[in-house]
Amino acid sequence: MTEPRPRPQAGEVSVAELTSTLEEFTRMFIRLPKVQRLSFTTLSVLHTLAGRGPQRLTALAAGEQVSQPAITQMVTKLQHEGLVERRPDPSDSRAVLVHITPAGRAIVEGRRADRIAHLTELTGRLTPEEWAPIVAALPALRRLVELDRQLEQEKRS
Amino acid sequence: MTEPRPRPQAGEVSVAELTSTLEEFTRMFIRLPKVQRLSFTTLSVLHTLAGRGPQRLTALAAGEQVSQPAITQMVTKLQHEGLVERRPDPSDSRAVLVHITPAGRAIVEGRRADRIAHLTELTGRLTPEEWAPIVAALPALRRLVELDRQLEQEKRS
DNA sequence: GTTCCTTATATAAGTTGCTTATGCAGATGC
DNA sequence: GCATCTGCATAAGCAACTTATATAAGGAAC
Repeated sequence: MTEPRPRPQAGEVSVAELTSTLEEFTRMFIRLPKVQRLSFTTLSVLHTLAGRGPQRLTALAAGEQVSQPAITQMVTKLQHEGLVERRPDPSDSRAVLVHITPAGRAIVEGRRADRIAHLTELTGRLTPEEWAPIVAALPALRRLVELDRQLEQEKRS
Repeated sequence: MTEPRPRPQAGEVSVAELTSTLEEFTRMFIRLPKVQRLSFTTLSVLHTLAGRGPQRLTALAAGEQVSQPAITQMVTKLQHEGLVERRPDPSDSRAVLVHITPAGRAIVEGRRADRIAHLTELTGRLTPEEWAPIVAALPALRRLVELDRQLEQEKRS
């Protein structure tokens, strides 16, 4: 508690408020009608592949916090459904690069469309005075996500 | 990085950006070391009970988007672990009200503490110019969560 | 290049958490 | 008072995870 902090105490309170607000928000945001019998983790993998390009199985396992065999099994299933492809990694012949297919990308984009529709309905009920600060916070929120990835990189080394 | 001039329909673009930003944010936010063999849905139920008070099994099932037997089984397990209690509903003797115990609440608060620690580390790396807009957006974000609950109420009737 | 350790993936077997189907008891409507 | 609905429990099956282990390629050391 007496550890030196780069921020005065008021910031601490705000972080706590940010946390609980985001806990609520996250729960609302995740809750979506189940799509095509795909599990939560599966959808997250598709999202990762769509957003960050082809990945190794081990990278996916680490990112999703599940075991490597779980990813192997999931990718096998997704492959049979035509949502991803396994391709050899030219730089390492033990490894596999999982690529998303157009059909897989369509699922990710469909879900995003659902969320956009949902948020459009909600934000449409905000006054301009409420809406403006959310838009203003977007770059900083993206920066937080970026910092999180950096932090994880640092911890891995 | 060059933003177009603010136009009347600029909100549409912002909602899409908000959606993708929150998709990323959500994935970062959820990823937490596994606590005490409790599943994602289980933790969500504990969070609901801690935040909104005692609930019926059917209400929990609806809120978590899982089947009623799934909640019955989960609550039975949580009861044996001392994290929740089943009490009769005085207004309906078929029904059960699930109450969270102090031990259950401790788990929810522990996870919040972990998230606060994580976000404290991240936000500590932000400049004050980046941090301020996030704090400024908090009331509006809470308002969005509130609107979501209203909307769900309306749809239920 | 041979040996040894590490890394990337696959397979096997078991466990857990969900599902649908069904039953029962109390509430509700006429 | 009877029929129907609602809230919960139980049973059986399935899907998605787990740990343990196997296989094969990469990399370092000598």
